[in-house]
Formats: sequence, C-alpha cells, structure tokens
Amino acid sequence: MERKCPIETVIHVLGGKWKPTILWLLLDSTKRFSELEKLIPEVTQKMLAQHLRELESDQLVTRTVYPSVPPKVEYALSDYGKTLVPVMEIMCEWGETHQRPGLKQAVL
Amino acid sequence: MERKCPIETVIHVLGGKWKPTILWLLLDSTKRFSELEKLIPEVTQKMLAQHLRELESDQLVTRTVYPSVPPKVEYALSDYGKTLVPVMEIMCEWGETHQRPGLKQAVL
DNA sequence: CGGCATCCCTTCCGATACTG
DNA sequence: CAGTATCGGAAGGGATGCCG
Repeated sequence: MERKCPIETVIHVLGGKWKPTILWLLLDSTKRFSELEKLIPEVTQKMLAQHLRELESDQLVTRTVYPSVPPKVEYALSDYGKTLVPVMEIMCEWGETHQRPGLKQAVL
Repeated sequence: MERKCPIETVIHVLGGKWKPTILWLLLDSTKRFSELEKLIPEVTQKMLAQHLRELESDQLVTRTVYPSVPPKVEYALSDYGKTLVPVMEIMCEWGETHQRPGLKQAVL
C-alpha cells in the first residue's frame, strides 16, 4: 500500500457500507453477531461478517469467542477503536448539517 | 437518497479516490484544471473531471469559466467547502496516527 | 485547455445456499 | 448461532481517443 493522504485511511476503515453503523452500535455496548443482525435489519450476513473481519484486522473491534454450544461471539469496540469516536462525532455533526433539506441535496 | 447515518454523508462527499487531495490542494489556493493535473500526477483526466463535478454538485467547490482562448477554468473551495476543513483536519490527524509503521499498516 | 465518450477491468455488495 | 461459499449485478475507476 503506497503512502497516501491520511484522510484516505479514515475513509478506508469507515468506508464499508455498514461500518459506521456497526461502530456506532458497538460504542454503546458489546454485541453479539445476531444482535447486530437484528439492529441492522438491511445488512446481509455476508457483509456483516466481512465488515467485522475488516474492522477487526484494522484493530478497531475485538472479537471474543465463547466456546459454548451454541457458539457465542461478542464484538466490542477496542480502546484503539474508541480513538475514532471523536472523529466520527465530528463527521456526524457535519453530515447532519449537510443532509438537511433545503441545501438542494439529493434531488434525484 | 434514503436517510442514513450522517457519517455516510461525509464518506460520500470525500469518498472519491482523489477528492480529499483535491480539496486539500484547493484549500491552499484556487487552481486550474491543468494545475490540479500536474499536482496529482497519477489522476486521470476522467476522474479529475468527474470528481470535480461531484464536488461542485455537493457545493464544496466552485467552478469559474473564463471565456478566453484557450479556455481557462478555475476551481476554488467554497465557503461551504471550508466548513469541511476542520473535519478533514481531524480525520487527517487520526489517519496519520493509524498509518504509523508498527501498527502492521502499510508495509510498502 | 478542459473536457466528454467509450471500453474494460476490478471492487463492492446483495441473494441464496450450505455448515460446524 | 455464527458463520463460509458461490454467483451475479452495480458501481468505481483506468486507458484511450475525440472535440470545441
């Protein structure tokens, strides 16, 4: 991976279709796979699993497997992931303003 | 466009491959199309033009055409676009930290 | 100079089915 | 429960060529 604009890095880790939502939910509390599924009804298992793998390899979330039957897996925001929270809050704030109707946004 | 996480909005406007770079350069000063081309050697004309259109329709940059021969077109960060600067700075800061070697990041 | 049009490849993502 | 595998469509983006 070549050196590039640091902003790209943030885009990369948050850029998946459901990643911000996942992180936001995990900020509230640790959650199981099935909980995330219920909380994000539109997401497919495939994308949820894939995004969680990516967030994990970016070290933003931790994955804990409890060797029980049935299996239980918990996802949590890592301490490192929490450093992203202020960034997300700022982004969120700007996004809300930009989304406001009356800005000729999203006419289509 | 359905209502979604406001963070997605930021991802959307900054999410093009060269958009952060373009905005960063325009923050410094107004630039012509050909100047941007030289400043971002890897970008193709197609993507530069396309991203500029999108940034324009998101009202982050303004496009000014001088009816001269040869044609001259200047792109500038709009006042509204400048509201994104603090957001970009925070993102940049986090990105630089995350990019740091030792985090198993960006081996190149 | 500052584009647009076309072709093509790659990545992202949804749908569906199957498994330890 | 918590995934993986496979297929196929949609979108992003590169290369090249043409134009006012």
